[in-house]
Amino acid sequence: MGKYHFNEIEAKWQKHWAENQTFKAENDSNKPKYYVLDMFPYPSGAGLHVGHPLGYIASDIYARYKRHQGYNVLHPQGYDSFGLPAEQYAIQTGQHPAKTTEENIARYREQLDKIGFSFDWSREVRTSNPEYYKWTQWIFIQLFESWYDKDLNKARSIEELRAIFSSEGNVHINAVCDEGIAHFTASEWLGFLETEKQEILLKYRLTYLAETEVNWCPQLGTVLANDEIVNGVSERGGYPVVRKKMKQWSMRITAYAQRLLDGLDKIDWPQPLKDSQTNWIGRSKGATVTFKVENVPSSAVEKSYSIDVFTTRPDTIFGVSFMTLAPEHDLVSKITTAEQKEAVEKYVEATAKRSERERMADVKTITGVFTGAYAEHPFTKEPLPIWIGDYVLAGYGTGAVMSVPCGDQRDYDFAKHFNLPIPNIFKDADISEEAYSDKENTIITNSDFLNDLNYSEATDKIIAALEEKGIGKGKINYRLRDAVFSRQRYWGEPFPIYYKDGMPHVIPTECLPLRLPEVEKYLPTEEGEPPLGRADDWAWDVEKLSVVSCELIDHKTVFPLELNTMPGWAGSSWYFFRYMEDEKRDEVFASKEALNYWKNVDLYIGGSEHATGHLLYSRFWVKFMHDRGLVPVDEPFKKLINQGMILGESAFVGRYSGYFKISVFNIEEVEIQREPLLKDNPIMELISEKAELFVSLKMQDELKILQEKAKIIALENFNNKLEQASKPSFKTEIRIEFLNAQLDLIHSDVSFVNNSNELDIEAFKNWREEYKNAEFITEEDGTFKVSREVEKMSKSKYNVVNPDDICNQYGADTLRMYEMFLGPLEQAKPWNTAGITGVHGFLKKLWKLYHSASPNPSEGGEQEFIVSEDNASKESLKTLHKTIKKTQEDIENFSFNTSVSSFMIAVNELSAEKCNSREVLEPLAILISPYAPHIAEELWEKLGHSESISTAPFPKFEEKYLVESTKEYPISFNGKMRFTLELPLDISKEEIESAVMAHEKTAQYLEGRTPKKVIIVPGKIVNIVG
RNA sequence: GCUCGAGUGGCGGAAUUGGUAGACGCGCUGGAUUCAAAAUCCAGUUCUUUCGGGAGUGUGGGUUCGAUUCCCACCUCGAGUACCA
Repeated sequence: MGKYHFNEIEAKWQKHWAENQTFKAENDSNKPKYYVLDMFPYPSGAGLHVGHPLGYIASDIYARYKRHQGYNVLHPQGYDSFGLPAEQYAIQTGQHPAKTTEENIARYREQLDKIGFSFDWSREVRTSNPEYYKWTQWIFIQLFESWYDKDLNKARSIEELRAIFSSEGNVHINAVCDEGIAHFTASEWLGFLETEKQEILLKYRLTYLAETEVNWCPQLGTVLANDEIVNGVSERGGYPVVRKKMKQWSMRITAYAQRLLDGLDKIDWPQPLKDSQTNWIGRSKGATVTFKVENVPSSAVEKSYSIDVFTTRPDTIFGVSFMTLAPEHDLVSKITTAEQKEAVEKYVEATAKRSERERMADVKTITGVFTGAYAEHPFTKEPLPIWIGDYVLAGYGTGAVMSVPCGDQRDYDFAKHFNLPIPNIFKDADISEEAYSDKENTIITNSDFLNDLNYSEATDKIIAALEEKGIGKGKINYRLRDAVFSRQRYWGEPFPIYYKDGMPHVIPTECLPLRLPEVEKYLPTEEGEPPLGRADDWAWDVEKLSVVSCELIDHKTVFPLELNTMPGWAGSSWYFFRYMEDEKRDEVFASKEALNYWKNVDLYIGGSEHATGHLLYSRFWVKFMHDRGLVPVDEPFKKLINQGMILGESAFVGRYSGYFKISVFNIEEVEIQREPLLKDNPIMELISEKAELFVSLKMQDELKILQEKAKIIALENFNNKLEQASKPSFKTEIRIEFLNAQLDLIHSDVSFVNNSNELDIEAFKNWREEYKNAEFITEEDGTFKVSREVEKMSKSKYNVVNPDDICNQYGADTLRMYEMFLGPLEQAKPWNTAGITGVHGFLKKLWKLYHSASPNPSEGGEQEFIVSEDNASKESLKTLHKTIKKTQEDIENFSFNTSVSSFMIAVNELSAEKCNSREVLEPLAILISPYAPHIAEELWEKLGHSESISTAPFPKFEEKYLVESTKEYPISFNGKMRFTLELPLDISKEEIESAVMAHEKTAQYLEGRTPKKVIIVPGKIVNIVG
C-alpha cells in the first residue's frame, strides 16, 4: 500500500480501537484525570447531519490531546432516549417507542463510529433503560425525602424535619415551603393523623404535589415547562399553549435561586450563557408592603383583608395612586363590590381564555376593571382604588402591585387609559408624556419624611419605617419559578409513587426500578388521564411489594400508582455521574470512589439552546445531591463551550409558471343542432393551467424565451386534454394569449447539485412524480444552474449533508479536519462541501511526506514508505517546533481552525524542504493525531510502533529551534509600511537608526525632509515621523 | 424594548500583549504534465491606477509615532428574552 487509501485505513483502525478497547478509561490510575463530555444527544429518527458532530469532533480532539499529555481521560457517550418525538411517532404508527428508539440509536451509533471518535463505549448510558431510570427514580425519592433549611442554607432529610416537629412544632422552622402553612406546636403535631402529617410534610418536600397554573398544550396532550415554550408555542411541534390549573409534581428549584446565581462566578462558562441564566433567575431587590383593604359594606364577605405587594421601588410609596391585582389573584372574588361583580367576573373569564400567545401578541392593549374596593395607604391613609389588570402577572411576586404611575411606565399607561390620578413625587421631573423611571438621578419630593432624599437613602429609610410599623420589610425576589415535573405522557420515567388516602407515598427503594407498564395505545384515556391510565397492571401492593392489576385496588393494601411520568430533563440532570461508574452500576448510581476520582466534568461541549433548561436543572440537582452528601461537587460542569451551528447552503431552482388564455375558434361556419357557430366568436375560452417550467439561474430574466416556452407547454397540455376528450368534428383554430406569470424559487435537494452549482436534471426529475415530465431551460452551455442561500440545516429545506457520505468520499479524517477548519468553534458558519478538497489535499500531501516521490516498480508501481534516520535540517526543525508551539496554544484556546492552518503550513514547508527524517516526521504524526487519528495511527505503525499513537507523549516544544539572528524590519513612514530591511537582532537602537537612515529608500521617502522623530521597537518595527 | 455577540477580499476565515492587514483553504485566471480526463505541480489573485503611486478592516469622530485591535457616538446583522412591579 502506497497511496493514501483512506477507506481501508479508517476501517482498519476503527476496528482495532474497538477490539482493543483503546479508549477505555480506568477508574484506578496514577495519571491525573480529565473528564470531557458532549451534551447528551437525543437519538432522533433523522440521523446525524454534518452539524451534529462539530462539538463531538472538538471534544474528541481535546480528549485525544489530553491523552497525549499523560491524562487518564474519561470521554463517554450515550443517549437521552426518553422524549416526545418517539412517542408522537408511536401514537401515529402504534410502534412501541422503545423499538423506534432502539433503531434510532443503532443508526446514530453507526454514524458516530464512522467518524473515529475516542469514546469509551463501555460506559454508555440510555435514560430509557430500566437499569438507568432506576436511579433517576431513586434520586426523585431523595428529593421527596428532603426539605430546604434556610438557616443552614442546605437541603436536609425529612426525618430531621419530623424530629423537629415532634420536639418543637414548626414555629422556629425557617424553610423554603408553600405559602401560608399554619403554625402548630409539638403536641399538636403528635396529635395529628398520619394523613394530616403527610399533608403538612408535602408542603416542605423539595418535590411536592400542588395545584399549579401550568402551560397546557392540548395538541401534545401534556404540560410544558417555561423553557419548553418558544414564542408562546411548544418548542417541539409549534403547537399553541394555554394556561390551565392542574395537580402536578413540582421541584422546589426556587430554594436554590441564590446559590444557582452565586455558583456562576465559580464556573468557566461563556458570558452569554451565564447572562441568560442570570436573567432567567431574575433576582430583584426591593420590599414587600402590606396594604389594608378598607371594609366595603357591599362586598360579599365582611372581613378584613390585606394585599401584599412586592416592589423594587419602595422609595416611591408616596406616589401610589391605585392598586392593581392580577385577574387570577385570590382576593379578587372576595373584595369585589356587588356593583362591580358582573364586570369583574366577565373580565376574569375573558383573560383566562386568552392563551399565552394572544397575551403576548397584544402587549399594547390596555385592559382592566375596577373592583369597587379601596385599599388604605399605609402612611397617608388615603383610599386607593383597587383595580385588576392583566398586565400584572399572577406568577410573579405576589400577583399584585402598588401602582406608581409617575415612576413606572406600565402604571402610567394604565392610569392614563382609565383616567386615574398621576401624582408626581420626583423633583424637577417632567411626567407629562411618560413616567420617570431613572433611579440614579432621582430626588424624592411630596413624600413626607422621604423628601429631598435620593433613591438609595429613601429606600433605606422607607424599609426601616415599614419594618418598624410591621407592615413590610426588605425582600429579594426571584423571577425563577418552581419547575413543574409532571408530564401527561407515556415515554418517560414512571414516578415511584402510589396514593394512599389521597397522599403520595414512595415505593421502597429496594423495589426500584418501577418499570414502565405496557399500554395498548399511547394516547390519554377517555377520562383525560395520562396514557399510563390505560395500563392493566398499574397498582402497588404494599404487602407483596410489587406492581399488580388495577382491579385489585382496595385502598387497604393495594393502591393506585401515579399516572404521570417525569419530564425529559429528569434523566439528563445527573447522567454525567453515571459515566463515572463502570463496575458497580447495579449497587449504586455511582460509587463514592468513582465520584471522588472523577469529581466534575472538566470540559462540557454543546449548544447554547440548553441555557435555561438542562444546564440550570442539572446544576440544581447537583447542588441538592451535594447537600445530601451524595456527590462531592456542587457544580457539574467546570468549563463549558458552546459550539456554533453549522448552517446549510440550500439550493434553489427557479420555477416559472405562466398563465395563458386559450381561445378556440372554428374556421368553417357550421350548424350544430341549428345553432350557427360564428367564426369570430370563440366556441371555448379558458385560462390555462399553470405551465411550469424550470429555469436555470442566468436565464431567469429572459422573459421572452420563458413566455414562448411556457406557451408551448400550455398548448401541449391543452391539446392532450382535448385529445382525451372527444374531438370536434369541425376544423378549429386555437389562439393563445399571455396573461401573467411568476417566478419562484423552490428548494432542491442539495445532493442533486455539484460544486459548481449545476443541477443533475435527471436526478431532480426522478425526485418527485410531478417533475417527471417537466421542461428545463438551461444555460447556453447546456448546464442548469441553481441559486444558493444559507439557511439552518434541516430536512425540510433539503440542504442536509450527511457525514456518512463525506466519510465515504473523503474519509473521516478529512471530515474531522474540515469541520474544524470552517471557522471558530463557537461561531455559526455555513457548510460548503466544495471547500473540502483543500483539507483532503492536505492529508494526501501529508501522506506523501512519508513516502517516496516517485513510484517504485518493486512496490507494484506505488510510492514506497521512506523515512530516513538522518538528522533533519535546521529549517525543518524550525517548522516542527513552530508547529508544536502553535498547535499546543491553539488546542488550549479551543482555536481548532487555526491549528489546521498551521498543519497545512508545516506540511507545505516540509514538502518544499524535502524533509523525510524521523526526527521531524514522528513528532508531526503525534501533533496531527488528535485531528486526523486514522492516518496518524497508520503512519505511526509504519514508523515501526506497535502501540497505539493515542498515548504517545505530546512532542516537547523547544525554543532554541526558533531563535533567529536577524529580523526583517518593516520600515514605516508616518505609520505606513514602505519597505523592509533585514538587520541583525543584537544591534542597538542607535545602530538600527543609522542603518535605516543610511538606506537609499529612506532618503527617497523623506523627500528631503528631516525626520522629527524615529521610533524604534527592537525586534518589531521602525517608524519614521516627519 | 432590554441583554449579549458580531461586522475584514468573490467565499470560509487569519492577524494571541496596539507594531508588515488579508495567513491557510475554497473559487477564479494563466501555465506545465496528459491522446484526453482525473490527479498532480508552478505562477497570479483586496480595490484602484496615468504603473510613480493612491485607498482600504460597517459609518463618523477621538487617543497614539503607529489602531482590525483601545475610547465615544451611530448603522446593520445575529442570538437570547419578553408586561418581572
